[in-house]
Parts: sequence; C-alpha cells; structure tokens
Amino acid sequence: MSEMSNSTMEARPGKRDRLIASARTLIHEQGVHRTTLADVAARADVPLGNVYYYFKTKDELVGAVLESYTREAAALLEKFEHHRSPKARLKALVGNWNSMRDAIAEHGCPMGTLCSELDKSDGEAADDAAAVLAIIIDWAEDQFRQLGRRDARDLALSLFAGVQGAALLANTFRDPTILARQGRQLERWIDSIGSPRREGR
Amino acid sequence: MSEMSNSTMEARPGKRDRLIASARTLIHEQGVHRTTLADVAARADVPLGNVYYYFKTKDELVGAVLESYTREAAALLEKFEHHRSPKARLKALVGNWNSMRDAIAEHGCPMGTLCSELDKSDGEAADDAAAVLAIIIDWAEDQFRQLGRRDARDLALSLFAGVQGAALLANTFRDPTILARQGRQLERWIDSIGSPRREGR
DNA sequence: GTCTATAAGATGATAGAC
DNA sequence: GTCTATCATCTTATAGAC
Repeated sequence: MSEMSNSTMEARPGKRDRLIASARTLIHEQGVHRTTLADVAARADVPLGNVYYYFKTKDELVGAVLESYTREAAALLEKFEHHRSPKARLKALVGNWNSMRDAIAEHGCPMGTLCSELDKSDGEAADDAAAVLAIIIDWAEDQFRQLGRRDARDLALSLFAGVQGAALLANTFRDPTILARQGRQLERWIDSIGSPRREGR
Repeated sequence: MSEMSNSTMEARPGKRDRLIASARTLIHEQGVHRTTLADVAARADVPLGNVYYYFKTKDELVGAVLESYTREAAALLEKFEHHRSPKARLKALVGNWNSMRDAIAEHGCPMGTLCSELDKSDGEAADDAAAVLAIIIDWAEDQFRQLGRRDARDLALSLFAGVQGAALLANTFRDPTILARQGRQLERWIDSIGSPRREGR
C-alpha cells in the first residue's frame, strides 16, 4: 500500500476505506446477497475492476466489514467504561441500540442481521460474525459479575437476546417504538437486579 | 387442479405439497437466496420445469411457505389452549422453541430468519412474514391480558423478543443450550408475573 | 398436466492495456 | 496502481414437444 489506510491532509479516505464504508452501508440496507460489487464500487466512487485490487473476493470484503464492526464494538464498550457503575454501563449498552432505533426499524441491527445471513452462507465468515457478538456479550457478562452475580453469563445472554429480539421485531413490523419500549423494560430489569443470588432457580 | 391438494389413498402428497415441504426445509437450512428452484424440485422429486406449473415465480413459492407457517402457528396456538392457565399456555409457547433447540442452533428459528431475510428483499413478501409473527404475539398479548396486565402488549413483545433473540444467539454460536437456559429464565419470569400493576414504571 | 431444452439476465471474477 | 472490457457461471423463467 502506497497510501495510508486512512485520509491524508485534505483528501477523502483512501479507496480501500471507502469501499469498506460503502459495503457496510449497503450490506446493512440490502443484505450481503443483494449488494453487488458494482453497487459497492459505484457508491465508493471506485471503478468495478479496481475493487479486486483491494479485495480478492467478495467474501474478503465482507470480512473487512465484519472487522470494522469488531473494532467499532470494542471502541464503544471502552467508551462505556466512563460510567461509574456496572448498571449504568449496561444501561448505556441498551441505550446504544435505542438510539439507532429508526435505522434498526428500517433495516434491522447491522450486526444481528449480518450474523443471521452469514450463518446461512457456506463460507467461514460465520465465525467472524460470531466474534463480533461475543465481544459484547463477554463485556456484559463482566458487568453482571461485578454486580456479584454468579449467573452473569446467563444474564448477559438474556440481556443481549432481549436487544436482538427487539431489533428483529422492530424491523419486521417497521416500528421503532418496539425497540424503545423494550429498552425501557430492560432498563427496569437492570435496575431491579439485586445482590448475589444463587443461580439455578 | 385435477388432484386434491393433499395425499389420496396410499400415494405420497401431491406435487404441490411436496414442493412446499421441500422449499420449507431448504429455505430453513440455506435461506431463500441460496435455495434454487432446482434444489427444491430435486428434493421434491419434481422436474424443474414443472415447478412453474404450480408456482408462477419463486416469490410465489416463498409465499406458499409463509402461508404454511401461518397455518402451523395457528394450529400450535390452538393446541396450547388446552392448558388451564395463561401462565401454563405462555410457558408452553416458550417450550415449543426449546424443543426445537438443536435445529435452531443449526439453522436459526425458521420464521425469525425468514422474516429477517425477507425484510432485506424488495418484494412485498415481508408483509406476509410479519403476519406470521403477529399471530403469535397477538396470542401472547391475550394471555397476559388474561393475567390482568394492562401492559400486556409490551410483555408479549418482550417475551417473543426474548425467544427470538435467544434463537439468534443460539444459531450464531451454534449452541442449543443458550436456548435452553434462556427458556428457563423466561419461564421463571412468567411465574414471577403478579397481579395487575400500573404500566410505565 | 408433464417434462426437456434453452433463453435471458445478473454478477463474481479475470485479462491485460495503461 | 488503475481501469475497461469481457468471460464464465449460475439461476430464474419460458417455449414448446409430448
């Protein structure tokens, strides 16, 4: 690469980054399948044939998109550390999806729908998709553990399932308020979590 | 149609029904996109060209699959009416997904993944997909209302979001126990639901 | 009603000039 | 490094014999 991986001086981002950003948007809106490389190239203002200089295959481009989600998720979680209590951090996590509720109602959770679609593909991309969700769930588990819960893993999975399920329903019914109301429910649930308690029943 | 829509006497189901059943299975396993009409025809033991006698387009076949899910959901809910209490009925609903946990871990919830995929398509099939989920949510809302809850709609959406989210995670991580454990959590939650309570907080 | 052969269109990928 | 032109493949859908 003769070009830094990101913008220099005044210019817009390099072609590689433009392609990834373009693919991210289009894949969120249309899914992997309906998004053609011609679409991605046009939106990034890069000639079609040139895409293959940066990504050997379409799968590799999808992989780069997944990597960008992983990086973004990690950055987001780090940002949440600024909150003082584990409960506040968990509520910030829920609030993040709530703040995207309109986009989610239109096209679903970018990561959730991608995981769902890639699991039906044949490539090994599904593993990378799982890794994105795992980062978030592991982090949530850690927060619940800080609250003294032995069943932290289950609680983390429940919380994230609640978010992802609400995203699916909000998208299916094209109704962002589903996400907002579920967000309130989850926040109340987080608030209600008490001191250590035996798991199992 | 010179043939009844289903089996007569000894023979296996008619071609139309075989095509729908074949499409159902393949779409669950591979998604709509990867499932070609050639696949569907081969599995149903029907020549490719003949598919178009029964379904004018692929979309129409997908529509028939959606319709079969709608019918199945309605039959399932009716079966649940045999349980005496609303709580038992709701737990039966959760138990239904739990009983399919291995298949769900492999390929996701048949209806949930289909809704997700169709929402990224352009056709109007997405509306039919939403109708399938709506039947179940409306039913659950009714159960919560029978429990005297004013916020029955929110509770129904929360419950179903919990199920669908867990299905997504079970599929993404290929781990059926996620669904089993979330099922237990949801059952406990149902049990804990008390008498009427002001919604909102 | 049933089936074979094939048309028509879309898209991932490559060759090779610049 | 960049881009145009094009190939190769796959898949929906149709034409038309039986």
